[in-house]
Amino acid sequence: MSSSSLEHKSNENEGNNLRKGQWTEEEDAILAAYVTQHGPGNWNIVKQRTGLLRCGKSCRLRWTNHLRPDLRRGAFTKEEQNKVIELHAKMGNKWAKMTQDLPGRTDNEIKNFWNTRLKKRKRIGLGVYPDGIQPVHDAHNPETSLITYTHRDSEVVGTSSEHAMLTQNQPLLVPPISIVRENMNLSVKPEEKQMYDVQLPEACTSSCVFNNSNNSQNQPLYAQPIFQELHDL
DNA sequence: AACCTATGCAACCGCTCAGGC
DNA sequence: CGCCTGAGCGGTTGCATAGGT
Repeated sequence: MSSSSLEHKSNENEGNNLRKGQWTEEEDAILAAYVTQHGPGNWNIVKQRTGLLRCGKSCRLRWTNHLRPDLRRGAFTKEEQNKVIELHAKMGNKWAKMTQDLPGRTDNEIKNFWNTRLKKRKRIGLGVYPDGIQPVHDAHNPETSLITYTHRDSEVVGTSSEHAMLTQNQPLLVPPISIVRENMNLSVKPEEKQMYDVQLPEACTSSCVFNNSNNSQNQPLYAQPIFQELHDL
């Protein structure tokens, strides 16, 4: 696209005289020079200091997603793709958090990759995750099912959000969480459905196996997710 | 060649949160 | 405390382009 058409596309915001739309090379150069000299932050004064007709938000986004020198460009590698899937299963749509494990990638990139992947899989009738992975994540994410807990004495102790990756018919793995006790509704077979008291050690590490207190052999419980909306509890 | 559609990506918008006063 | 402001996050939108007809 020519710069003149870019000019045309990017609207002048009449009210506060701010530009919107695609950034030009000149704008990029001004912003990059400013941040190189002063460091990132104080985005709202960038406009005053540089004369850029862009709001602070826009400057921050442009720097974060395009101008930062440590950015990795190009398509996601297979390893990166697998990592995103793994991270999403663990934490849901926490794009910014995922960037900590995907150096050089931005939250926007990860989000776009995920949404594109999701669309593709839906189109061909596949689920969100590869076989064998059942996520535990956020109650507010309608795309996913929840592992939910039932609560004794109507006391809600906590939710499973961000806390566990559950693989069907595998021992339940629990990352560090602060919940001390929950009653957990596990279904092994429907007729055996019962309440289990779950005791978590104070400093629970990432491979804590729940034990059924009624289980004399002290074998790990094998859990299946109970699909139920949290707000229904 | 012209048009249409699908796709990917960049940017914006609205909301939340944290820090300062 | 409550308010204000700036920064950050996640969802959504809109544009450019590739591919198909």
